[in-house]
Amino acid sequence: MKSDSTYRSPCPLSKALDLIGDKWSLVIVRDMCMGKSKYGDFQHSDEGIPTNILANRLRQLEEFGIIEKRSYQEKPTRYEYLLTRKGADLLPVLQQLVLWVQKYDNDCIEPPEGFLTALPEDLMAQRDNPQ
Amino acid sequence: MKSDSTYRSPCPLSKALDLIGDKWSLVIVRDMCMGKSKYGDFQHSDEGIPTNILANRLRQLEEFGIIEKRSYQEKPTRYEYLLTRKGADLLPVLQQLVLWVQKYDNDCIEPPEGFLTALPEDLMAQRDNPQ
DNA sequence: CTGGTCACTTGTTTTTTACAAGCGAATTTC
DNA sequence: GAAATTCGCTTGTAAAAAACAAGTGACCAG
Repeated sequence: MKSDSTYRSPCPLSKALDLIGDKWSLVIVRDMCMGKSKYGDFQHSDEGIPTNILANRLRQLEEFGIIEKRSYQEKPTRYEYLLTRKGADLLPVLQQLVLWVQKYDNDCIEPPEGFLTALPEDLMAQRDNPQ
Repeated sequence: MKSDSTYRSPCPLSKALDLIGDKWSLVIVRDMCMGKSKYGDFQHSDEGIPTNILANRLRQLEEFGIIEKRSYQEKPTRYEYLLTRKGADLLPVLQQLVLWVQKYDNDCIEPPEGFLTALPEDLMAQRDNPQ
C-alpha cells in the first residue's frame, strides 16, 4: 500500500492527502464513479490529463488498493480499471467536495442525476453488473 | 477568486481540486479547524511544511476566499489567519477524508475529541470567541 | 502491405516543490 | 545598550514532478 515512513505524519488527514492529495487522482476516481473503466475513457475526459500522468496515477491507485486492474480480453490483452470497495468509499468525499463547490460557485455544471445521493454500495453493484 | 479560464473544466469536482487539490492546503485548513491561527503555528505542525510553500498557500487560500488575514497587533504588525465561512464549510470534506482513512488504516492517530461531529458553525463561533 | 486504434512508454522542457539561508522589525537577555 | 533571539516572512537554488510531444508494439481492417 504505502509504507509508514513515507507518510508525512500519522495524522489521518495528511495520510489521506499523501494518497490522493493531487489534482488528478480524484478526477480518475470520479470518472470511475460515472462508469468509465478504460484507459481511453479517462484520457478523453474534459480535463485532458496527460497520458504519462494517467498511467502513473493508475499505477499508484492500484498500489494503494483504490482500484483494480484486470484484463477483459486477450489478443490483444486489454485492461479495465475498477474501483475496489476502498475506492468506492471515496464517494462521500467526492460528494462533499461537490457540495462545497456548488455552494460557492454558480458557474459549475450539475453532477449527473443521482450522484449526490448515491452510496458506495451502488458503485460496487454497478461494477459487478456492467451495463 | 479564480478566473473561469484557469479551471481545467466546469466540473465541480475538478474545480474543487483546482482550488485545494494539493498536499498542503487542507493540512493548513485542518490546523485552523483545530484553533491554530498564526504563521508559526502552521509552520510547526508535524508535517513540516516548507516556509515558502506555507506563505504561498496562505496567499492562495486568502485569494480563494477560504481564509482571511487580519492584523492582531501593531509594533510590529502581526497577522493571524482565520477561516471564512467558505473555509469552515470544508470541514465535512475533512471529516469524510478522515473517516475514509480510519476505515482502511489502523496505524493513524485519532483526531481530537469532537472533530468528527463538529459543524462548520462551531468553527465560526470559536473564531469570534477565541479562547 | 498501408493505415489506424489502443494502451501505453520514453524523451525533453517547464513548473512546482523542497531545502537552506537571509532579512527587517522588534523584543528579550545580559 | 550591545548582542542574541523571535517572528513572519522572502530569496536563491537544487531536486522532483508535471506537461508536452513523439514514438512503440500489438493487433485489426481494408
